[in-house]
Amino acid sequence: MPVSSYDPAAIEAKWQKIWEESHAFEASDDHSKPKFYGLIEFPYPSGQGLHVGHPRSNTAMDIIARKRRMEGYNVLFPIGWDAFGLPTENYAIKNKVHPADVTKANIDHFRSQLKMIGFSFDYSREVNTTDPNYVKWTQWIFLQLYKHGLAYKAEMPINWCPSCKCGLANEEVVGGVCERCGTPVIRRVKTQWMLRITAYAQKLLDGLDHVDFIDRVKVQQRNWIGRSTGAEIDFCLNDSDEKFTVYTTRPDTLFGATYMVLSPEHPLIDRMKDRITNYDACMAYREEAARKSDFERSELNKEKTGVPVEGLYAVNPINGKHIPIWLSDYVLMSYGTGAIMAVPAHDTRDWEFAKKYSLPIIEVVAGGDVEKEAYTDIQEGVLVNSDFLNGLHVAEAKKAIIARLTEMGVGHEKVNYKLRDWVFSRQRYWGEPIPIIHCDQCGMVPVPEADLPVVLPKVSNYEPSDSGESPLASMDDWVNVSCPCCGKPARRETDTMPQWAGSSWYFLRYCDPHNSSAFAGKEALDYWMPVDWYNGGMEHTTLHLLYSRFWHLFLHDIGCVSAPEPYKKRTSHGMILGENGEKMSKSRGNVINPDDVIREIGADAFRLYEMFMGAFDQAIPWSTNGAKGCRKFLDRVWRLQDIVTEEKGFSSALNGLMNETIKKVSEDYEKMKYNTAIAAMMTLVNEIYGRGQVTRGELEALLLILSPVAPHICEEIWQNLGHKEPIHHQAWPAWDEEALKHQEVEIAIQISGKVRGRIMIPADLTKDDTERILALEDVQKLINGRQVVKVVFVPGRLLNVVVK
RNA sequence: GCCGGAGUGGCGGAAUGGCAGACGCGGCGGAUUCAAAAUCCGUUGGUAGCGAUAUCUUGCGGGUUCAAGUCCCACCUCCGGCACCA
Repeated sequence: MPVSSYDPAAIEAKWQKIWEESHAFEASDDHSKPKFYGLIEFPYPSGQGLHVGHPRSNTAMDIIARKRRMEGYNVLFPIGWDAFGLPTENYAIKNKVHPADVTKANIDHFRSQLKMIGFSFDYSREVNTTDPNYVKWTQWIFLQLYKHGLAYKAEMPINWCPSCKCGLANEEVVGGVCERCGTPVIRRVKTQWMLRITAYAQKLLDGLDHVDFIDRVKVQQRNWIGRSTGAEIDFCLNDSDEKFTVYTTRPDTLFGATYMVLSPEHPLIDRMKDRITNYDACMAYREEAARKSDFERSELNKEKTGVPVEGLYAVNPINGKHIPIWLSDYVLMSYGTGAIMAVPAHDTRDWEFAKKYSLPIIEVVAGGDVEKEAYTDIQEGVLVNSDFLNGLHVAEAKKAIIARLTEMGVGHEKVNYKLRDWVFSRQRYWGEPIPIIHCDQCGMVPVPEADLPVVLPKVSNYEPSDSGESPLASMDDWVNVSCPCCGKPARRETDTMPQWAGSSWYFLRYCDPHNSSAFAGKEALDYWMPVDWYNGGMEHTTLHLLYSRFWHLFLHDIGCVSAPEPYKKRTSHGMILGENGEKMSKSRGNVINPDDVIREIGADAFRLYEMFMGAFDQAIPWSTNGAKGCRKFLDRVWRLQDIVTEEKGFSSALNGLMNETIKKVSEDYEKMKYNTAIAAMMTLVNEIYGRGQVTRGELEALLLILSPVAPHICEEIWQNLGHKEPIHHQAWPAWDEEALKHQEVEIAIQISGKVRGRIMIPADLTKDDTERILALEDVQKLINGRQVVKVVFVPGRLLNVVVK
């Protein structure tokens, strides 16, 4: 009698309830078993609910987590909420509710949506970054950073978003506009909390050599850190004891320096005010530059501008030549020393500037035509017009000049990084308060550990002010405290931390989420860390991923965690685009809602489609028909119950394909080639229908390898087959290498490289048997009497006969 | 401009230098049905041919090789990141 039709809604609800009640996927505290820690980026619980992008990453890791459990690992696959953030705060302002209430409602919604997709998360270890028990440890880590001199307050120009009324980190400014709202970012001088991530630039770079991250991620982080090796060289001013330092990556071209450029803000201008005969013009240029936003200043194809500094010359330390000095905003105060030596013959920017202002161009590396363009090749060039460097290659010349400058005491080798310190304060309400107290007498005093967490006060108005002060600043009751040091009246810091704070260490908390005496216990950390496999979005490469590596490296240095790097392996998923191939967004009207998809085809088919739709690491447009096709496949799997026999093992006819499929699926999952793994299972099912029946053993093996992708239906059929134990308690199936060997194989016969026929031959023939195959009647027929020039036999593949 | 990634049927995509187009979607034809949906069977890169078959085909142009989607050189387009970083 045929089984009833496949009803995903009923099956899925049933198994989700069973899993929940049996605590099926909670990590065990038994630390004697081998562990596997799989991680996905914990979601920001937005009001919009789950996006179809979330399940792509989640399902991919869920498959790995489920497979690992079947392989006998103690698996930690946790979930939590990155719940601080502006959208929640803005929603709260607009609707006059407390952000904490909005957050709770959103989390509840997210959790129920995730449960409907059947992810095997360990919900008993949920973390929530806004929970005071969590905030306490975020603040604690901040204080460790502060105590080690890695958190400091500085007055500096920052990126200010006039719409969010908030300062932004460099990493949050994209193309000159606010990453979040798209408003052009302006520069504003403010006192800000900073984290000295630059102190870890080299460690962040070195650590990449020891982790298994996809290359794209490593390359992007390396570029962002931007290490360069060069030299700092001191230039004196004529008739003065004053000097200034430049940074250059091409010290070898020192003889070709024909002018100097200072950044408009360079302090030398102020110091030399009396000697500069056009001081007013210099000041005017400085003001003009300051008015420009970062965006204008870096706009594409911008014509370079500048003014000469009159009355002063720099003296080239290597040959005593006097060199004119210019101001130009193509030199940035924030990188290197804010001053450069310009070598127009061998630097494109200097060349453009020299041409515009008719400055001399001296060739010092032969190989190009410096009248036409700057010659920047560092491989081929040989030094000329450079005294003792003449005849040396660039690399040799660099060494020689640095040695000479060092000897003379006017220069030395120097490494620079593009990475900047991390602007760590935000002038908003819904974030972790920075646990510092300002005392007139004692200065900045950390909140004592016993007083953590510093919790957010209840306020009636979360609205930030245009003055750039946090809403907390107007909360007198909260702000005014007594100094923990001297007891005199003092004031709390009113800035809060950025959203990146909580997400910089959440993976540590998962190891021991209920610990009240430490952010996590040593034993739990030693057992679970590092994260074995972390999948997430490319957009976090230079933000969350870099920040959290920094925090972890620091915690390692102060002895809080054992492993230096937090993540052993990092992979990344592609974006899901709308059906029209454009980015999904409300305004484009092409958003696919996961709830609707599940209602129509079920969670298993939804998961299956998300994994089948294309290469995992590439952007893919959604296809409603494609999703339906996946449902059709599950219908076919379901109906296999109608044609199943009682035979236990594999039938001889299907033995080879069964083993091949188990092998392919097992290996493809590990490589995240989910689409081809699923294709292989579809092929198997097609083959089974072609034969009209399936043995119990074959069906069971299919269910085992399909269950990580489509767990509910596999549990159900597994139970229908009479099993008492759930499928997720079964061992992952092995394959039999012997069964993969065929008796006979079909090979292609090529005549001069073109396929002209196919024949079956014994599979074990080797190159030594070439003559035998050549002699076969079918082959001779194709050769048709022509002269054989060459024969290539590739066992198992083809025979290529080259004829005249 | 620099650094990554990618260009393959109508579409999403397969393919350790070894039979291009697996698998799915869509299309076409048929079965079932009063009819439709669902399901099942067949077929499906282009061109020529009733056909066996021939021929062309992996962004463009060269090259290496018995053999190139895959390797090398040069170029074009798209996506992502960085961008006056000295």
